[in-house]
Amino acid sequence: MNSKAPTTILIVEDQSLVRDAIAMLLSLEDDLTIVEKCSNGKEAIDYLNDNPAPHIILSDIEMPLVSGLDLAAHIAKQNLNTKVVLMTTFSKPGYIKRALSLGVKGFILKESDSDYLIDAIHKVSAGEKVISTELAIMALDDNNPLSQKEMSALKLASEGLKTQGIAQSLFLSEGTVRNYLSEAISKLDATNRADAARIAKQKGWL
Amino acid sequence: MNSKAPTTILIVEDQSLVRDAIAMLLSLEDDLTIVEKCSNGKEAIDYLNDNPAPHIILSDIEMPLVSGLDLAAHIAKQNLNTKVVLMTTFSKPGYIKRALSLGVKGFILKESDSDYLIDAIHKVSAGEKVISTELAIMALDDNNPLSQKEMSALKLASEGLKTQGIAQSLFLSEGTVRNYLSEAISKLDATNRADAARIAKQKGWL
DNA sequence: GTGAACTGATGACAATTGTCATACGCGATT
DNA sequence: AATCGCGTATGACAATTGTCATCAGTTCAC
Repeated sequence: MNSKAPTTILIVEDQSLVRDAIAMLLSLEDDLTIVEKCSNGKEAIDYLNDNPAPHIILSDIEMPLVSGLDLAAHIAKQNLNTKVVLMTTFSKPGYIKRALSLGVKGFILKESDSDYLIDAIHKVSAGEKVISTELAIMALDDNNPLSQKEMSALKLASEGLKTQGIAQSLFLSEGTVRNYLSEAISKLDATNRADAARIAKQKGWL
Repeated sequence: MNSKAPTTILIVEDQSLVRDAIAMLLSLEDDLTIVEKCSNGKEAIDYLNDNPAPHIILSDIEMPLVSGLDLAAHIAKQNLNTKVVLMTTFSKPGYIKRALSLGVKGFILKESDSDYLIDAIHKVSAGEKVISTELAIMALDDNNPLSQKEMSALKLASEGLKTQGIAQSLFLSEGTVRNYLSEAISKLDATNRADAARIAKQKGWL
């Protein structure tokens, strides 16, 4: 009889169908125990305030209120003894750099299959880091050419603000904002600010 | 001993993690059998060409190559004897009208929980139609005010084309395109074409 | 067959956006 | 002290976009 303590897991994912399904999948492994399911980073943080940290937090990245990256940042800051594994989508390698700097232990593509996920969780639990090869490669030649200001200007533009609104938000002159956006457009080979925003978003840079 | 023939299900979902997890979830029900898993509508169509139609096709909507709506359209056209259940996301009720006109039998929110999904599949299998209440309500006051032309112009604009490119694509004059976009901007209370596209997309109208 | 509704087109104009050359202040470098 | 780089700002200009009034052709209901 094997009496080794199981690995405890907290699942964070906003789509409950997906959340339940993944929880079910993992709970079929007899050395894994799902201790809680949360629908966003905020719920997870609340849970961590009142409960012992699980061995592993398996979290989606894009979620309302508090994203998986925000959650990872919180955990890094609080210095909690738990390993974060993030799930993301093929098209957004830009996240990975931010995640690595936050001490995330695993990075799984939602496009990878369930065996890979289970294997990854076992490895992370054993102390390894796991990053999907495709993601690692993409992250390497993912040289975000945009400056901080260019990104924020672009982000605001993508939310429908026009030059004036962006300038006010960033406490810059309208001319400067147009310079930044012009730079961004040129760097991204875009036709205009909306196009640039679309490209940057698709890479996960916004 | 219960020897009733099980309900056969084809699952179509592009993120394999999610696909596998949902398949696992459903296969735990002893009256449901997963006959195949596909990663997009095209694979599903290919499968249907070579195999008997399953009782139910459970498909995501947003997928590469051939979307869930396209798949539903194909099935309606071919008059196949299979019931389509689509899964979608809370923020995009716009799809539901198109889906209903394609004879889709079920519409499940990815935000609903796994019991609901299983229940819905049983009901659809028994001949009922199932639509999440929230979705039905949203669909009702989801009055897409855009004309066909306005939508296509907006869609092209959202892909980064400028007026000239849009005009060429739609075989219209540049002036007309600008009129359409201007109309769309005004109807959606947007600040410019990019903003209008963003709003329309978020509602599932593009 | 008249008139309303709809689609597509024009032209004119204003506002916004994109581009570029240039400049200013401020640390850091030398 | 001179120089450099960086972030920010300015002004000027061209291109693009947004708005509006108006018009011609079609279709459709009455």
